[in-house]
Amino acid sequence: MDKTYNHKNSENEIYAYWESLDLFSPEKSYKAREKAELENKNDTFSVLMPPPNANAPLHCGHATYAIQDIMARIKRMQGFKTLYLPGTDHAGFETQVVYERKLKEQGKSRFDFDRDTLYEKVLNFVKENSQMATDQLKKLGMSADWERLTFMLDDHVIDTVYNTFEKMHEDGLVYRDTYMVNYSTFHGTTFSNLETTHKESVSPLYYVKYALKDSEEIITVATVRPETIYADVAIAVNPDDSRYGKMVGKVAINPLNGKELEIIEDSYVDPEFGTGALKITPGHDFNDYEIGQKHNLPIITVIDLEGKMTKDAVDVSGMYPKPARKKVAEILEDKGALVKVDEKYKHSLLADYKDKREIEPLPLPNWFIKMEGLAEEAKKVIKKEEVKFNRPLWKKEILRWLNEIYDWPISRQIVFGIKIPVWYDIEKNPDLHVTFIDQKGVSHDGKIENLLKNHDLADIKEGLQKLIAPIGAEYEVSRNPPGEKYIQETDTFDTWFSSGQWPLTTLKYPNNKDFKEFFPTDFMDSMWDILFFWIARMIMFSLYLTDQIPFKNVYIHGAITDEKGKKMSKSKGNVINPMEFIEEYGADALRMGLVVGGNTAAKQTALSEDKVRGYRNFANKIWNMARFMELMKEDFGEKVPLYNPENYKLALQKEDKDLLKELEKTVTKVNEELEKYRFADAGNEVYHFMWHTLADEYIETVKDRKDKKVALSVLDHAYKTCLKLLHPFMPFATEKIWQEITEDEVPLMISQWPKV
RNA sequence: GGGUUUGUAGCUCAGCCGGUUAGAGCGCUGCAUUCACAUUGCAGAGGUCCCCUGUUCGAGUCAGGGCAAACCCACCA
Repeated sequence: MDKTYNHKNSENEIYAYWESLDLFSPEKSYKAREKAELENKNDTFSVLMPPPNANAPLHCGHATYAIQDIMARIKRMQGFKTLYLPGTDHAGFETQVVYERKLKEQGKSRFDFDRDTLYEKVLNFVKENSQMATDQLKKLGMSADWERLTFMLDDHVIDTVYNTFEKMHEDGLVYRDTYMVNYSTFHGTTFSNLETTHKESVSPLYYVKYALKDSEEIITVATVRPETIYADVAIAVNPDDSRYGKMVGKVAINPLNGKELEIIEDSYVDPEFGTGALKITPGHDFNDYEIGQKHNLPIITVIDLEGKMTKDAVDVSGMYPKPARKKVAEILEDKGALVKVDEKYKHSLLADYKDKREIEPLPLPNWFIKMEGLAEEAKKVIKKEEVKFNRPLWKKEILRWLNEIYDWPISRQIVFGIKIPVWYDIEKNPDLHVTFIDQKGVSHDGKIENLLKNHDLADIKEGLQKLIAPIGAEYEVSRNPPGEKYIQETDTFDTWFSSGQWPLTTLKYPNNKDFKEFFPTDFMDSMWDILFFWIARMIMFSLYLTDQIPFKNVYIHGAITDEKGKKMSKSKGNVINPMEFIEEYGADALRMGLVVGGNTAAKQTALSEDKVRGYRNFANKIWNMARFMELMKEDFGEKVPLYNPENYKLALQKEDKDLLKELEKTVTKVNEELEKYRFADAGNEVYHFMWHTLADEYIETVKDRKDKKVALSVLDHAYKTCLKLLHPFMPFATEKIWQEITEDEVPLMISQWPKV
């Protein structure tokens, strides 16, 4: 054996060794131990890998996948037929954003391509880079069955997603509605509430005068968005506000376009804010939209999907809202309608979570799923703890969200995703608004009825970019065109609509053998940030489709931060690349640093280089313990027999008995801690026993022992037991050492897990 | 505005059902080391367990109040 442990060579070599023996396959690893006395012979254990983005390198958070791998390795060693099923995600929106940045570098944008071409381009980009994520997961030591790797856009996944949509449609859970959505004119798509955030900002607050019809009176409102005054439909005051009581029911005149606006009462209005009078613009504000619905007010929009002012905003038509705002303020000033401007007004602006770009609330046709019934079922299994969380906190959180749930907008106006399987008959829907590029690359836009006067339907379909069907449009749910004169919906599913079905798609619900054998799965690990996005939806989809829970235990881990507990971010320059740590200290050390050096169940876990270095030293320590043991055995001359409690009872010295007792305690403790998913405590037990009891104390006594045969066989036994306990945490080093010190035994990975 | 979590050694954190003298890793100090490992060993320093009040024979742990930090949800034009 070398003087020090070399993780660089060993890790690659050992992973290849496992692969060559097919040990990641539940069937093969199970077979390899067929003759052994397996304890849980007839039981299976399954854990699904949360799919990382197929085309991005792994970040530190992915190193927490070690938790899943630890569970899989323990169960495998305990004799369970164990499936750790890996996969990758197309990450629709994320990927398209990345690809659009790439296009921008080439001086192009998504508008230069028709839908199908753009989709192909993005897909190829993903395929070119998709090895990256899986290669890196292998470097981390994941004992996943790569033969079963599922990609979110695999045919069978799309097939399941379509089946689900069809079933939901038949069950009346799918509807289209004009709905106030979070629309990003920058990204050209809708976001769900979960995907938006608020950012602090300072904007001018304009106080604008509205004259009352046939009267000298005026009413002043405060607004940060004067450019939407064109879309005002009413003015609201609080019913208890005595200042305005006598104005209610009267009519104000829109200072920009002269339209009449009724003054209405609504308790939503805060008399304390601004002037206590609120302009109602249902087309551009969520609260106004609700008030508008309540009072049956019309909806007017003056901003289009490209984010420009429409021709209804006469003076500023074609401008973007920000410059339009300034221009409108000038116009109001000229008209004497601008009372004052509070330049330092602080408020929060709605933005997308990804780029923090402003969100434009717009009433748009969208596809929705009714959530109430689905949420009810999910709540039941969570309350009964059929799905059990590792901390009570997460149970509480997920129930809170399920209690406040609202319908889920599942359509996204992006190209890279699974197309919604819906078709529109062009003859029945002459109002379809279509955008397409003709063969010369010229973009056309308009109602299908008009476009067909100058273009062939085939050309329109070929160059199709975007389609917006009016709310009442007739449609057919189908995977294939129902006839010649049909155009497919261009919206795609929200990423979470497909990943929410991950347990079903990966196991090939409903008829595949895997589904029958491994569903419901046993263990699901995820971070709290996608508790609602993903965990909750998987539970709902699974119950809806199979009446079964998708997984029995959910382990929610925390965010990985830098050594000071600060969030890693590129701008702070404190991002740790897991691959660099693996290169420098080894995957084993990284896994230990994360899972044993901190508490992964906390809301956040700090990872530091010092910690990882410490565990690299530990790997070297156990390597040298083995090396020393081998040297002592060599010195001793004859073959040291395997430890057997029956044969040795009488020959044992006090220190042997003490050690064996300690070993027993350690095994018990480790099993207890793991039972409770206390990985750090379990790992620490082994760490401490090996380094301080076995190495610092016992080995020192062995050096002077006269009955070396007894001592060495006790040492051999204790050490090997520890290697097994440590294997799930440090799979590479332990397996490598196992190869060095054993001869005829099965690989450590499928050896029998120690118990008392 | 509603909610959650956290506060213990220089740093990151354990301390689980209330029970001797409060622990670990890293860091720090001193010494040792041609003997498996300097990626080592031995020894050591370092704590108002955030503050106050209470319950208790006994509180880092339980209850009430405060202070501080982080996060989640909602969001006033």
